Amino acid sequence: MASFYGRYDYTIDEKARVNVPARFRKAAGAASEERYVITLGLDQCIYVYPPEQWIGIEEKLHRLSSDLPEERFYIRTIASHASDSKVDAQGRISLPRNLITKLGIEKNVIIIGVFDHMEIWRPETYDEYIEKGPGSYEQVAEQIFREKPDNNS
Amino acid sequence: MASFYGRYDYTIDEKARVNVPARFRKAAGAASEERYVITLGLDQCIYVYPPEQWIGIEEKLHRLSSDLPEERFYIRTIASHASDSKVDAQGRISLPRNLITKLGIEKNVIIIGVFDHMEIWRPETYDEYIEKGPGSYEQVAEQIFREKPDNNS
DNA sequence: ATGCTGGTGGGGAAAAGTGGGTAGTTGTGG
DNA sequence: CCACAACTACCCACTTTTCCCCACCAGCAT
Repeated sequence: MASFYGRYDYTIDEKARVNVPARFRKAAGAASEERYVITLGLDQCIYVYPPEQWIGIEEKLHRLSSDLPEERFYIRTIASHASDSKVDAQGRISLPRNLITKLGIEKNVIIIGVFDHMEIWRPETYDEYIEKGPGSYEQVAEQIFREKPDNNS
Repeated sequence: MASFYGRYDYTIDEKARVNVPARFRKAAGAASEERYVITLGLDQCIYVYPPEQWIGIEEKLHRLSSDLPEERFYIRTIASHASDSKVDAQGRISLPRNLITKLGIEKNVIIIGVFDHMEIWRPETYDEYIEKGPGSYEQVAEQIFREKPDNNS
């Protein structure tokens, strides 16, 4: 499975295109040579999924019933924020304008790999997030690694 | 299968025509090059189905018993508001006047893809719907993106 | 040095979106 | 049965956006 990690600095041009890090392009499956699914992520960033990963999200949504008001709301919310973009010959994808303006992204972005997807951040937002996050790196690490979930299998 | 997602802003002209987003036209089957089925949707919007998907809806309605008043009402509501529209050379469909006036749609509409169908909303109605919904985008996204679907196969 | 890979920029053709004209069809009232 | 209005389908025209292609530069390895 695709596994993204690392942090990269890229620029967005006037046509709202960003380069997909070469590493990611290789790490992702063959299908990702073609297109990626882009959606609004958590904490003010953009999620970019290789198609194989996105299928999982979609299946999850399909299991929800559109007869129930609440689940209908979920489906609409997620579906309406997603879009997909073809990769051009240079390995770039173009981001939807509305996401860019919504997040206040201008010229530079930070792209980070988060295992099954990548994230595109406005640099200032990212710094702020790291700064103000739910605790320092050490605190969070401590909490996460302290007690292991009992996965005795 | 057809898979619609994303949010688009379009305009309706004096003849009550709207463009079907090009993405959707491609995503839908070949039959959808021809016509779409249009009906009144839930929460004050218009549902637009590619013919292949509509068949499923019809079957679902057939299975409902018409002994129960609620189900009878539901069936009648959908059936009476349904119509179909041919796609013109520019990729537009024309919406029934009664739906437009019923929903107070004027010039601008928002079209969202909801996997098996698309929805046409009056922008104000949509904003209100999102506003009043059972959670913010972040809350909903957290639910969906959090844990991976259990692919125990 | 030179060739390769990765990142950035931009021009131009093609497609998408919007508006409007007009002939044919339907439906209604006289 | 005819005249008229309303609606539909089809056609053409124009603007904007997208995307496909080419070009360049920088760094690294050969």
